[in-house]
Amino acid sequence: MKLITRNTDYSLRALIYMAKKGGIVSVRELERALKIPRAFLRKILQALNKKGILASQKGPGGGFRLLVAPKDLRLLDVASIFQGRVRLNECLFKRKACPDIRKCPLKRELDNIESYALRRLGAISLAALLK
Amino acid sequence: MKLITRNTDYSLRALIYMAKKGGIVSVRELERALKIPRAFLRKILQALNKKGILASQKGPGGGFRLLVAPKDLRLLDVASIFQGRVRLNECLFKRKACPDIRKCPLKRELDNIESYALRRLGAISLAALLK
DNA sequence: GACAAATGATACTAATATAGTATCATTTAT
DNA sequence: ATAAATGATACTATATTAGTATCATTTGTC
Ligand code: FES
Ligand code: FES
Repeated sequence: MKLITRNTDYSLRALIYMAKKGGIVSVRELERALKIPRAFLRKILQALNKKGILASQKGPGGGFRLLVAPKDLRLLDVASIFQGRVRLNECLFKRKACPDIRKCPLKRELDNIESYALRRLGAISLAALLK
Repeated sequence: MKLITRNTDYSLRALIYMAKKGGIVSVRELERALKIPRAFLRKILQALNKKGILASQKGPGGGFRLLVAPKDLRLLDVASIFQGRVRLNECLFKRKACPDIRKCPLKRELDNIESYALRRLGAISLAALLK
């Protein structure tokens, strides 16, 4: 039961590195600095690129560059990319077993926990991780 | 990212059924009532038995019986059986990458979410699920 | 005692999700 | 021209979760 997966984890480390350094950073450099497998990192950064969080530059001297301001990038934004819609439960309505969904105390509780988690993940920005 | 797994889910349904009905209930009966695969249910109930939540009775007319009072059984107790220690993050201290664990805002935040989740899971009892 | 109905124990398989690799195409600075 | 970078995408590996199968043991009933 992990709140954030490795994709998200690696993304954050790369983003932190890029935010601190500024400008264009190649995957090769990130691999050296962060000790993250290059091919995997590439896939991850390409995803961030598609989502508009990074911009890319091909060719020698190329790489990726942070497009958004660190204070505007939320942990939830990153997690959502790799972990789809971040849900902690889908409960049992597909499979009934619960007399009345609206009154179900289990669902209510799990929903509550989920929304708390989402609120917190949505509140922490990349800027906050930079110290 | 699921807060509770199927093991836990099925356990709860079985426990609710047993609490409502009282007395000894066979897996066969539970299978019919809850539409959960029998072999799987058996494995689950045997685990609950080992943990002292249920008692078992062999032979014809046998089955399982709830040993603990519904108000004393927490959702967290059940989840813990199948999901090991319920942790939402182990963060990155194994893999460093973080300058100072004690000050890390990411770890602090994830820990916070986790402890909230555990507190809530620990607060809801089987009795509360019975309506 | 024979038998059938139940659980105990445990090994095995299947499905899914996560993690990671490999390859070829395209762009671009020199 | 070449090499260094990303783009796209298919593939493999590992771990976790879900579920099945089988044989042994206990026990109520006739
Ligand atoms: S158990 Fe999920 S809606 Fe009730
Ligand atoms: S990132 Fe986990 S301790 Fe800092």
